Amino acid sequence: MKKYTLKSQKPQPTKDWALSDQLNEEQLAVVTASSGPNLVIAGAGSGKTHTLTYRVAWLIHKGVDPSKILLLTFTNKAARNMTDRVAGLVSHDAKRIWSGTYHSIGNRILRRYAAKIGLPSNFNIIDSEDAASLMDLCVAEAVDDIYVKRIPRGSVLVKILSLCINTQTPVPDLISHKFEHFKGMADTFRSIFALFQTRKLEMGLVDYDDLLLHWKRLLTDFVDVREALQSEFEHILVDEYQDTNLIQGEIIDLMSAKHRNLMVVGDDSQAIYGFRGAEYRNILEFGLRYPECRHFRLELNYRSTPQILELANRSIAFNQNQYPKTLRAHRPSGEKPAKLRVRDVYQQADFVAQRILELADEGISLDEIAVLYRAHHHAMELQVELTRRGIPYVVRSGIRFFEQAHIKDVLAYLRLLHNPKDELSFIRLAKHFQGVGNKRADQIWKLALNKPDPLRAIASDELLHALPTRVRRSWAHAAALFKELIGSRLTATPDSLVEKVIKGPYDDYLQKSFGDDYKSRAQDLEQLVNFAAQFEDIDRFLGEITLLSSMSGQDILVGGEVPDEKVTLTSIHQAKGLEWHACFVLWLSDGHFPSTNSVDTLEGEEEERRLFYVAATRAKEELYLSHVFTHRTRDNRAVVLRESIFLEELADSPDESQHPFETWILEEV
DNA sequence: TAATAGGTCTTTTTT
DNA sequence: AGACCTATTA
Repeated sequence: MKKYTLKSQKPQPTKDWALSDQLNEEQLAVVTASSGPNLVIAGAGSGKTHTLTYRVAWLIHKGVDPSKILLLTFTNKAARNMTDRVAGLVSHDAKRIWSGTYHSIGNRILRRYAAKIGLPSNFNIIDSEDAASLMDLCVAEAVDDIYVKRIPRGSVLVKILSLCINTQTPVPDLISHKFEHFKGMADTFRSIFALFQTRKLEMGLVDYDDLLLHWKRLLTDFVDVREALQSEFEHILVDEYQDTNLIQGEIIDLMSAKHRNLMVVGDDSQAIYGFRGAEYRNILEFGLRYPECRHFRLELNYRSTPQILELANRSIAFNQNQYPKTLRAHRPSGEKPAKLRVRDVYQQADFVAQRILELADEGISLDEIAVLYRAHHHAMELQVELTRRGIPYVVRSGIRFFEQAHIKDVLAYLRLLHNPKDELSFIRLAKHFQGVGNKRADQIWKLALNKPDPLRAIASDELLHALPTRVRRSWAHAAALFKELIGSRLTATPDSLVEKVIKGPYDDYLQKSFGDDYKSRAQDLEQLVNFAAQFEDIDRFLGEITLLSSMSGQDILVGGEVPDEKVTLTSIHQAKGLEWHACFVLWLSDGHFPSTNSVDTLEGEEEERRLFYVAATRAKEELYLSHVFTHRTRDNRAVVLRESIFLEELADSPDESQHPFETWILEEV
C-alpha cells in the first residue's frame, strides 16, 4: 500500500499578516468582522478602499475560494485596482474573484443564462445614444404619424424608462411624480416601451438597464438560476453602496439571500447619483432589512489637512438628511483653503494656470494637481489656456472615447459581425456609403433579412443587382469589405478586424465627413487598433468597451506620446474616490454650482451640496475655490453672478478669521 | 422621392 | 460634438 498525500487547497499566505501595521483599529474590526451582514459607514478619506481590499484578502486568507467572492465597485477601473492589490496580498489566484460594476457583472452572468431570457448569448450592448435612436424608431412604428410630433424625443423617453426601471416605479407613477407635463401620455409611453423591449430582444441587443433588469429576472423567475447563483457566491461586498439604486439593491439582496454574507460600504454624505435613480435610503435602511447586521464606522480621515476637513464638515452640516458623523483629521495642520473672486472665466483660467506653474516650481508633481467642476463646459476656457501655456493635462469628463462618432462607426462593423441581427449597427454603417441614407439602408436590410444567411446576403451579387446603378457603385465597396470580413470572422483577432475596416472604404467617409478633423480622428482609430489588440476575441472586446467607464482617450491608449506628468481636469462625479495634493474647484457661482436645474427641491440642493463636499474632500493640502462674478451669456448679455450659496453660507460670521477659508484678492499688473 | 449640405440649438452629472 | 430642421440637389 502506498500513501499518497493530496496537497492542501487552502491558500498559503506569502506575506506577513501583521494586519495591525497596515490598518487602524476601526479598519481592523471591519477586515476581521465575522460573516453575516455588515454595514460600514466610511467617511471621505478614511481608507475605505484600503480596508475593503484587506477584507477580501483576509477572506481568501481564511480559505474562501476567490471565485466565490463577488465584489461590486462603482467603476471597472476601481475593480481592477482592487483585484490587483488583493493579488499582491495573497498568493492565491485573486484574479478569480468576481469584481466589477453592477453592469459588467450583469453582463457576465447574462452571457451564461441569456437563453432563459430569450436572448442570444452573442447579444450586443448598446449605449444610451443607441438606445435613444432605437426608441425613435419605436415611436415611428407605434404611434400614428399625426401624433408623433407630440411625443418627446427618444433620448427623453429613454431617460424616463430608465428611471422607471432603476427606481422600480410604474410608468404612470413616475410621470405624475417627475414629468407632470407628460401627464395623460402614460399609456402611449407604455406601448412604446413595450415595443422597445421587444425590438431589443429581436435584435439581440441589451441596454444598460437591461443588464440589471434581466439579471433580476433571472433571480426572481428561474428557481434553478436563483439557487445556482445564491450558492455560488459565498461572500458579497459592495463598495459605494450609497450610490446604488433600488433595483441594484434588490439584486444584491437576492444574490446574498442564502449565505447572507453581505458587506456594504459607503458614505451617505457622498451620495451624488440621485439623477440616475440612486437611492441612498438603501444605506440608511440597511439595518432594517438586515436586523442582525453589525455596524462599523471609519471616521479617521487620512487624506486632508484639518483646515480642509473643517470646511467640508461645516458645509455638509447644512444638509438635514444625513447620518450624523464626526470625521476626524489625522494629518497635521496646513493652510486654510483659498476662496477667490475672479472677474470672468478668462481670469479664472489665468489664475489656475499660473498657480499650477507655481506649484510645479515648488516641486509638486502635475499628477498631484486636479481641477474639479460641476459640468464639462466649465473647463473649456481653462483647456485653451493650459494648451496655450504648454501645461500637459488630461480631461476626464465629457464625451467618452468610445462614444465618439468615428469610433462607434468602426465598431458598428464588428458588432454586426458579432451579432448579425444587430440592425442598429447595420443602419449606422450602411450610411457610410454614398447614396445610402435611412430609407435605402432599411430596404437593404429587409432584402437581406429574408435570406438564410443575412450577413452573406448583404455582400451578395444578387443584392447588388437589385440596387439602382448609382448606389450599386458605392455598395460594391461595402460588399467587398463584407466578403473579406466574413471570411476571417472566426479566426481574426479584434485588432485585425478593426484594421481591415479603417483601411477600407470607411477612410473615404472619414475624410469626407470630418474634414479638417480627419487627422486626429484617424489617429484615434489607430489607437483603437492598439487597444483591440489586448483582447483575444471579439466577444470580450465588444463586451467590455461599452461598459468601460473611463472617459478620456488617454486611459484607453496604449503607448502613444503621453507626457509623464499631467494635470487632471475632471467632473466632480468622475473624481469620486480619488485624491490630489492640490484641487481647484471652478465656477462656484450662483446658478452654475449649484446648478439652476437642481435647486428647486430640497433633495436637489442637498445632492449638490454633497457634490461640493466630495469636491472639497478630494484635496490633501491645498484647496482653491473660485467664484466667477461676471459672465457673458450665449446671447452676449453681460451678467453679474452672486457667489454660490455653498460659499456664502460658510461665511456666516462677521469675523473673517472664523471663516473656513481665506479670501484672496487678485491684482493684475 | 430620398440623400445631403448647411445652419441653429442644445447640455449637468454617467453605467 | 452632435442632433434636428430646412433648403437644395440627384
